[in-house]
Amino acid sequence: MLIKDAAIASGLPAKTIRYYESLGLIESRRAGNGYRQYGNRDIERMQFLARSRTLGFSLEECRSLLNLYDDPTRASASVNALARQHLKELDDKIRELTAMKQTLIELVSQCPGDQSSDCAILESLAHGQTEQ
Amino acid sequence: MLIKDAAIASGLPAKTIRYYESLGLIESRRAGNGYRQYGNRDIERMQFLARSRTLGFSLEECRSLLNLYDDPTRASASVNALARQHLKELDDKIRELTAMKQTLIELVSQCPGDQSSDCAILESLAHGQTEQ
DNA sequence: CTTGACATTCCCGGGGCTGGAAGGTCAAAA
DNA sequence: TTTTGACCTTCCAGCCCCGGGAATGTCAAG
Repeated sequence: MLIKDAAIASGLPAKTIRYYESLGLIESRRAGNGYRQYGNRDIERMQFLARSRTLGFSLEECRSLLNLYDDPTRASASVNALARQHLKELDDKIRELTAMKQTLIELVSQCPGDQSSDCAILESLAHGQTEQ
Repeated sequence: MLIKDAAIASGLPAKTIRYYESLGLIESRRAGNGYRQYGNRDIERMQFLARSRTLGFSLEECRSLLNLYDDPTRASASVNALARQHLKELDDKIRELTAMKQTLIELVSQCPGDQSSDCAILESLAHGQTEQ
């Protein structure tokens, strides 16, 4: 299976597959002409990466997850800890974005949004109380 | 006022101030020795940028906001539209992260997190149903 | 024999900084 | 007076995660 079909099968763009290989997340054997060739195990690995990325794990976290996946002596506690850590980061990010959103909702509600130049949004950006 | 004090006064790191200047978001006059010098208006501009960034606006959006701020003939509708657009992007991002979080919470709850190697998280990453 | 669809490598950019190197300037201390 | 140390300057490079595009090679079909 060549890289384009592997891309289709895995959901990862061909460019991304090559990039992951350059990082050592994926291996490939080469045909006589130098073309990368992939089998079912490779596709599964790519899908693993694709799904991990969908959950927001960084590539380094994906590397750890793959290592754990490959290790039959792993303790699920290790995976659990990694996932909880990521969950915490997601939560922090969500909280940050939600704070932005709340502030912005308030400002938008105070801005007439018409042809006048008076604008609570610009006022607030210019003179304060954005923190909250 | 030299750049370090401007950084302290505005909350933007000195590096960031120079970077913003290279993007044309900030101007500076120079003293005889080539040092950047800032006045109150400059500091206010930096604070405007700092607060806009705190609300998650991109630097290009910040540029637009500054342009609107500088333009006495602006319509608050323009600012309002920009803010609503950003609000929508924030909302999309929050939704995406929340979906990740929900999936991950479920997976974590199914993973024993002990010394055993069985792990629902790795199972799911390896064999599917990560999407939702 | 040429076309067209693949494949390869390499280098660049983006967003928003941040760090570091190599050098200039200036006030205060030794 | 010299030297230290804290500033300042510019420029280059890297982070994360790719995506675009150039230049070139390979192969099956028309």
